[in-house]
Amino acid sequence: MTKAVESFAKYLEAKKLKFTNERKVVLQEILHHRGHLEVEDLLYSLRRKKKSSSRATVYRTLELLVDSGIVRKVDLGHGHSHYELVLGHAHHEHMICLKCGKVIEFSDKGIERFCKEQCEQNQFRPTSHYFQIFGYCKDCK
Amino acid sequence: MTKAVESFAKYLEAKKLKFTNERKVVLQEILHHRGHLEVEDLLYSLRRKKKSSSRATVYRTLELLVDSGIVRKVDLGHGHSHYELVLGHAHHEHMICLKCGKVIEFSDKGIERFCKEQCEQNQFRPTSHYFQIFGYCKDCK
DNA sequence: ATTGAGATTGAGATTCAATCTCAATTAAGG
DNA sequence: CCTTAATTGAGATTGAATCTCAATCTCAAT
Repeated sequence: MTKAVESFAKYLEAKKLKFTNERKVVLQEILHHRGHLEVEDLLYSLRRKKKSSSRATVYRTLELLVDSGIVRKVDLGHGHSHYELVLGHAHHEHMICLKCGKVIEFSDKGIERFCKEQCEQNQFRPTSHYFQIFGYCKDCK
Repeated sequence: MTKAVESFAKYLEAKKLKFTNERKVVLQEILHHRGHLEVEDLLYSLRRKKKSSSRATVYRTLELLVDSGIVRKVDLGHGHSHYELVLGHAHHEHMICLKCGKVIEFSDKGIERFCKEQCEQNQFRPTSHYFQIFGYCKDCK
């Protein structure tokens, strides 16, 4: 939590960018709001708390947060991006229910290992990876 | 090749839809054009061959082809979709070079197995899955 | 405190992929 | 030939995301 703030401050400093109030507020909102969230959620929450930033600023801040490795942009198959906190959370993959939209997080040492192996085999230097499984959850199948 | 055509014909028949010339031509183009392709490519190729269909028809046909399991829609991180033939091709995952855009296909029994395991553990019935690794290929790293 | 260079912001315009609308056309069975 | 339902295409529309640019803010150096 505070770690993310520190990390972001450091990142911005290194890039000679400013830790403005708008940026602080967007990060705070992501920290409080556990789980995946989309830009509309963020805008709505901020507006409700009278701390609103413009859409452009939210997008710009998210880009910085992704760039700094604090936040991850994920595709949950909705035609627009979702964002989730990385810092302090174990890496995981997503299962998405096509009916109710539920997102199940899972992680697997094996997958990580095979990913690494495949990259070595292809002399590929990975920077990120995404594994999504679409289908039906136990309540919907 | 012919198998895809037959398969599509069967699918359309089952849905009481027509195997029109436009649909035939779009499928043919995908069959000839090996690898991943995007809608713009398709439209351009068809136009060059004087067999052009409208953008709407191409999108509609692609939806049918995906639905019938002949073609797969994949995200290669370009902000728009790519399509690739499934029928007659082994399932594979993608590594995408962030610099030169090269796409490396790979497949791994281990990944498939872990995927299955995870689904069972979560009582999840999968319909499709996607594994993308972004990074830098051997020429670009 | 003041200044100035450069970063930041927000409102609205713009882009671009993808989808939708709807009138005109076409296919296929009776 | 007629009817019904599917299909098509041109252009409008949507919606996420990005861009523009004038106004504002920050902060270090005076």
